[in-house]
Amino acid sequence: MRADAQRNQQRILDAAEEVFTHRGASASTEEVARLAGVAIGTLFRHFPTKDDLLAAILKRLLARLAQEAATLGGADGLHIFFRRLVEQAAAKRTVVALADVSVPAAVGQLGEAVGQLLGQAQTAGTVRGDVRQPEVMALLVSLCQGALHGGWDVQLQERTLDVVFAGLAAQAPLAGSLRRPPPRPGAVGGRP
Amino acid sequence: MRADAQRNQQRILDAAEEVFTHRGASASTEEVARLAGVAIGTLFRHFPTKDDLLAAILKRLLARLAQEAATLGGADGLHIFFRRLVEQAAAKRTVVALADVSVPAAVGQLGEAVGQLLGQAQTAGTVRGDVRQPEVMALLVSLCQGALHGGWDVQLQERTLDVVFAGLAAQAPLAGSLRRPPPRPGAVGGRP
Amino acid sequence: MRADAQRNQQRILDAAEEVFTHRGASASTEEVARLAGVAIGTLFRHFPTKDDLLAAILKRLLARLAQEAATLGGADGLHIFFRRLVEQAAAKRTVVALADVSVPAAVGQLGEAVGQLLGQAQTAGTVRGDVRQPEVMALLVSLCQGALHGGWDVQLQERTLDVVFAGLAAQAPLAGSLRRPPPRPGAVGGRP
Amino acid sequence: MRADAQRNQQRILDAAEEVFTHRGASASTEEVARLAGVAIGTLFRHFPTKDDLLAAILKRLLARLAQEAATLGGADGLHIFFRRLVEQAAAKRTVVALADVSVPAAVGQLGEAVGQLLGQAQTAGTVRGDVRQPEVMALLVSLCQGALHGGWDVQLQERTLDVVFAGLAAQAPLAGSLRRPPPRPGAVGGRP
DNA sequence: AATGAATGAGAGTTCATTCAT
DNA sequence: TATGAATGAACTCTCATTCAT
Repeated sequence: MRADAQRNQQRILDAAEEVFTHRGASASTEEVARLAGVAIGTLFRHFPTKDDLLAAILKRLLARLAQEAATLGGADGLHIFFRRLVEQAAAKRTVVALADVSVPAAVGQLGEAVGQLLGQAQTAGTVRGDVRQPEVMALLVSLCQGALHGGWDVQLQERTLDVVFAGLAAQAPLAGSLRRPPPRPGAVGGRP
Repeated sequence: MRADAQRNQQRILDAAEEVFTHRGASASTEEVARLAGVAIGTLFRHFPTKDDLLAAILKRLLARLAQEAATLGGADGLHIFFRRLVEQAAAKRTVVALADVSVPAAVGQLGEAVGQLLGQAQTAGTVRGDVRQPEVMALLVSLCQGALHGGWDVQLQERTLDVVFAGLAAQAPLAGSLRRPPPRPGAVGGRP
Repeated sequence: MRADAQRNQQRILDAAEEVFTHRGASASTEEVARLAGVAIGTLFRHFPTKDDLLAAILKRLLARLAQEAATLGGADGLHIFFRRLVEQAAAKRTVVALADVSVPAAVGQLGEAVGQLLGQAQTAGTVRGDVRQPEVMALLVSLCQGALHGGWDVQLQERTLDVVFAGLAAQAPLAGSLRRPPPRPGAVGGRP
Repeated sequence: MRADAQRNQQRILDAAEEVFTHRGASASTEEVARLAGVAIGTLFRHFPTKDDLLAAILKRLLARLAQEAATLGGADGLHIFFRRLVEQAAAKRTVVALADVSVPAAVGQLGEAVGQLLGQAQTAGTVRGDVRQPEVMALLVSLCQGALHGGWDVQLQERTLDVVFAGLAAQAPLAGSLRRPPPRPGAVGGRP
């Protein structure tokens, strides 16, 4: 019966992703069970808590993303990954709505993959050397959230990504002059 | 008794901001009433629906931000505004969590204020001329969302903002080469 | 200020009749106050309880009916009164929905008027002599209730009244043969 | 567990009939649940809406009556049925109070059964031939309503029924002379 | 192991009634 | 006396979770 159980687990996860993606995290567990074709009791046997279910689905999603990131590489891998994620953000409302249900391990996994991409981009010269992984992750998450809540059209998405990419690529060292109580900057990121 | 009513209205709004900020939009109306020190009926007399309350609080917040933006200006007004907002993002979970309750008018107001700041920054040369207001708003919202959900520390926040600021300031024209199916890396952000 | 008070009382009663007639007895007092153009406090000053208001409106209505009955008379007065009442039953949902809020005095008043009509009809020979007032009232109330809840059309109303009128007029003495566990009657109300 | 569910369903219906019969349709769902000995959630699992519950109980009641009618017959079946119904009217406030929740199918069922009884009575000669089913139903409903709201004693009930029975049996053709605009109106029940 | 009926706290909302102004 | 804001119990309904079958 191990096979049955495993299959159910998968069906539940798939159903949960579908439901929470479209109806948001406040959708009912019962609807998930219905879509998965299992009884509510079965669902709770596999995931004792709704949060557990949310965490599981988030974890799986992040793992998938990490894996996807791993298949990319080269000078523009990071850029491609960014764009793909942002494009899917709305569809994957989950990533976003469930951010609270932190799953550090899974996030770490994705972080590593992104770190790899970052390294390669820097080696290739498409991203400046003093950018570090945490801020890249921060930007990634931010843009996904923004895309989700903002309902961007393609145009806006491109223009927004362009600004971020430009920031990642700019030759000048990252500004320090602008920080805190604004003194009197000439050009931000100006001098070579 | 008009005075009492007005005072209660304020207390309810304050309480709502407090509660929804900390517990999210799914916090209960009764908790708001309790914190405001009014009976539940009073709350519903002022805001016949929970959504009405959410909309009211969001509207007030956006108006406040727009006003704040209006007091800024000059070369770095936009940057300052960005930083302030992001700093408050966690505290102002509301702006974020309630994006659905759309209050177009209020949003438009903020957009205008940001447009002003953008114009001034461009005139001063701290932001490149081909950046437009929509993407600036998109970045603003994204970073707030990210800051909120990501729990950034000060360091990370600064580094993330720096990247965005650099993107807004970069002299090179916004990339076109990287858009869409990435063909030929080589020139991200232009000069080698 | 006695004049004001009296005028308010009238306006409230009128509004109440209007509202309860159309929305049923479960309509809100506040709506009555709104239609009457007075504050809710004023309404409750005049009628300390919703039931008091319902009783007042019922009493007024019954008095009005009694008065009208008094203007009728002759061989067909009772029949006319019956028909009029039933015709209006739906419109005067009040009489019906509020029957619980018994106002014995007012009912007595109407009862007397109906008794008068009955007497005249019997004298004229349009209603048989052994019919008494209580059953006439019972029939009157029943038909009003039925008309209200049943949503009769004109045709059905006429046919139903016809049966009752025939019963009131039948030459034969009121059956006794049919009462209780049915024995084996030949004709009901048959033999003279 | 299908058995349990079914038993609960029955208990809920029984409790609902009891409660709504005594307290009217505005009685609370929770009281029904309490009397049924189930949790409120169980009640709503079986009847997702209060109206659903009301409809179910009404339907069951009407079905029961139709069935009862079907066991009767002969010359006096209709009369017996009338009397029984009126006797139970007070106990069956439900039939009455819930008329709004219309369950056309169930009503139709009862109508048919009454039609059968009517036919038999006419064949037997205890009811005149030109009476039709709709007015019989109308009288039935009216008398139930009247009995319910009027709180008739046995005597009054008998005398009232006698009048109606006489009307159903009278040899004379149904009046036509009395119909329509009886000369002198005045507006009965209209506000002055 | 799976089922799905039962649970019951809690949510949003209404409304008769009170009371400070 | 009139006003209308405030009150708070009560109501219908939802849903995460438990548990008998």
